[in-house]
Amino acid sequence: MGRPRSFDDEVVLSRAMEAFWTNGYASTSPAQLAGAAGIAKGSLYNAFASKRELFEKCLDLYHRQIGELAKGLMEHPGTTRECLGDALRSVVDSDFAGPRRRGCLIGNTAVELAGQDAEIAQTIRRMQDDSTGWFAARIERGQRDGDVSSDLDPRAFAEHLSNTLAGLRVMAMTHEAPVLHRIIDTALALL
Amino acid sequence: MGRPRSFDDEVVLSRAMEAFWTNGYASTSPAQLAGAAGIAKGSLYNAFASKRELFEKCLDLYHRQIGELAKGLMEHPGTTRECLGDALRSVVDSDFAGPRRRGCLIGNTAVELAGQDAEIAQTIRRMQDDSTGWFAARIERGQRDGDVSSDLDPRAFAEHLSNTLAGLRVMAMTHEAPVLHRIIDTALALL
DNA sequence: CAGGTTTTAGACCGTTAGGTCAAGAAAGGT
DNA sequence: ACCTTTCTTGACCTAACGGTCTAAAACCTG
Repeated sequence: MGRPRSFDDEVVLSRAMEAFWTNGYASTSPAQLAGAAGIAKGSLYNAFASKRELFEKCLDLYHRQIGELAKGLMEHPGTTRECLGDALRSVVDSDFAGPRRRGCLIGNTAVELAGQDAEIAQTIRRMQDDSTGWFAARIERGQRDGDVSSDLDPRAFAEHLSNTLAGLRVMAMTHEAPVLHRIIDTALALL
Repeated sequence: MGRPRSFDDEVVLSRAMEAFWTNGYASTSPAQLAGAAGIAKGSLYNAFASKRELFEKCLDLYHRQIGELAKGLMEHPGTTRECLGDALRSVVDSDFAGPRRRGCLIGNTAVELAGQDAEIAQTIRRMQDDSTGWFAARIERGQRDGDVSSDLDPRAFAEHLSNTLAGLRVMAMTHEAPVLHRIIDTALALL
């Protein structure tokens, strides 16, 4: 009962996410968010309690999306090293696809907000741990396949990969693709 | 001639730098900057044309300071691997020294501003290249000392180290020291 | 189709942003 | 001692911030 929503929440969320991603949390105003979503500010605030809550939902959407992506990438054929290399390369290349560098929403948020907001920090940490988990799972599979030395600590190496990825997405703001590809090769050299 | 400055520019710059570092560019207001520096807003604007110009000078101060630091660290005794490991560990540990995580001003600025501002992006890039240069120089020395395999490409490995460092300072926002130390060990394992 | 309920758009609000300005204070030159 | 110059402070300015509210509109139920 009552007037139905004229917009799809997920679409609004997705557009808002893009805005936050390109401009950062502080530098994205409610007016911009509403504009990007194609609805009025009042409607935005009717659907989401605050800028902050909207942002958290955007973060979550981002996380779900990259989760899907990661799942797919980790199942690609090839050796563990090829698979992980392809995955990192495809993420880096996607950074260069758009007209503006914008890195990773999760990493950017870690930098912008984790230091001032313990709740956000915790959320971000969980998301990062998920990434590490996907890497670790792929490495463990590599060890079962006899693809990766069993001397290697999957957890430690996965952390290294997460760290490398976090670095790449900062470096992508100011470097060109060949440099980043070389970094990927070096980071994977000990596999 | 004229009334003399009641404050030392470098001190004001240094305090402003701390404020920008902990809060980010957008989230640090002129009022906060003046407050942190212990002078009135008017005086701040008399000494520096704009928030933007002040920020650029802060960035430069930061860069000069870490340049000094890096120069010292790269001259520490020990093997190349020990030296680089100690250097990375000491940077990471310094992230945990203060009450609030705040990462690296240069990396944070890359994330916050490089995507929207080509001039800042260039500045940041030059600073990052300097870091890579210091790493490369130390690795080359290691090769001359017979400490590091001559098969290793110093430039490529230095880029890998810069990337690892960029990652570490993002990860430091949400992770504890032991994880980061393990990452350092893994990143250096192929030396 | 009336009544109840929710959504819509945009006017509106108090606060703060980044920045300017005017009045006085502190120096050097003559 | 006075004049010029520069600095200092806090009041002041406009625009934008994050958010609220109201009146009209659109749907569902009975």
